[in-house]
Amino acid sequence: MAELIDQVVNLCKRRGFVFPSAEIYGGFRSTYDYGPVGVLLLRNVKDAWWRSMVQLRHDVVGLDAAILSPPAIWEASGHLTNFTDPLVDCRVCHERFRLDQLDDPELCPKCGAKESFTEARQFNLMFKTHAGPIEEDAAVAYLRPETAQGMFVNFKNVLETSRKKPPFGIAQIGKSFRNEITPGNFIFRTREFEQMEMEYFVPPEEASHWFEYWLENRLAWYVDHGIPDSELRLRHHDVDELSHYSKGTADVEYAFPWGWGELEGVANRGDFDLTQHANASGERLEYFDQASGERYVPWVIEPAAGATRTLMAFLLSAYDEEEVRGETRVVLRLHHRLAPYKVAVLPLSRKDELVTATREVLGLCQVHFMCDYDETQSIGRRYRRQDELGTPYCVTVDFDTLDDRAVTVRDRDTMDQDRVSVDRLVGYLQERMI
RNA sequence: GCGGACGUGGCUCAGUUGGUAGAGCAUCACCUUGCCAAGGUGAGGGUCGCGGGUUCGAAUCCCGUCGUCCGCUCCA
Repeated sequence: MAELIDQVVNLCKRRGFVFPSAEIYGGFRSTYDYGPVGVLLLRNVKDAWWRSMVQLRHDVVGLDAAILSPPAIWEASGHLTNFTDPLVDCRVCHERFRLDQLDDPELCPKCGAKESFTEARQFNLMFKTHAGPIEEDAAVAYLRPETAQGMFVNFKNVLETSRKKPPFGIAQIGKSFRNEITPGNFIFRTREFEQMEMEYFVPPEEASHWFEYWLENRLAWYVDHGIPDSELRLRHHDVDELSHYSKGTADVEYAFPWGWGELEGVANRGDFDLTQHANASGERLEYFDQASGERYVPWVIEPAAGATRTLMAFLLSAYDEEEVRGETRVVLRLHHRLAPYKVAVLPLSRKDELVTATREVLGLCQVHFMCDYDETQSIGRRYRRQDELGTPYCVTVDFDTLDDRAVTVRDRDTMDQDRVSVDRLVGYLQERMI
């Protein structure tokens, strides 16, 4: 298990979770494609987040904003100035530094060399492009580096149409793009990635309360979906590492094989964003409280998670190997809500009458669950294949089924087998996968 | 981007001092098997990341390029 990361990357490729993008052309750095089971897993991660963040709440509504956006948004948000770092490299020790963080711009803090730096180069973290057929300045557009601004820009629209009042939130799942200087660690840091963000608008005096609330709430979410406490921790940012918009930030971190890494950041953004956009656009982005007669700019508590790196954490945490009868069994102990397939429906052998009966059982299950069907090779081998994908239940149709209309349900984790009537099958499975 | 290591069939790897590619596993077909990776027979799949050079001849040497990993920076 020392090479856990290699095992998981290997499994991803071998079983169709994640492929390197553009592989037949030699690959394209920092981009990955999600294969037949990867797309299901990713979708389930996002659905599980949406379920806890929107469906099971009364105070959060959803949004899906555009990825292409005009410079005005990023001027107001501060990203155009703050997402640009002047970087220099030391010619002697080959370390790289941010020029704006150096005490002495001539002296290398690592090796002590004088005037060893290369010319400062600007690294803009935002992807710039042109909207329209002609590349002229008027048509400059940016790919969003975070989904959050979509919520701020739509604050007024949502407030007016949803009849929500603070404290309330706007949630969004979608792709963001950052020209990271150094992507890496498989899908942990990629230039194109998917975020799950929620902006929670609160009365200013309640901000610290809700900050703590969301921190606990988010930590619990990972635990509820199968990541053990021991692999998670909260880390509060020091004042000097805060983002330009933050009054306070804490991260939910996961124990990746290479060290602790952020899964989700919870930030107190204060009234920074709404104020910036109000000033820049001329719109009033405030809330008027009828009861108290007060008008105020809400503060924002933002839980922002990375969907793709969260997927990776779930995979790492779920990966397990077991000795069964002298053979190694790879099993993904994924929470049933995350598992790509909930149920695999299998004929015990490939006899025509069994295959026919199995297809009927498959039809019953497919209406309710994402199912896999597999009739090749031995039943034991097929169980193991499903274990590698994390499928929680296998339903096997055998010769007795033809007489008693009952099937065998095999549990991934216990490997126990239950005999269940076909008529009760869907209910039986639903009870176990709430 | 800089420094270091690396790049052979889906996966893990072999390929001796340069002579034009192999294994195991996986996959597929047929047979067999009947509840935890059984067995048999057969099949598909690699211009050795890509491009160029040296050579009579390169997976093996040189250059470039793309990609991967580690470090610097990043923070979902």
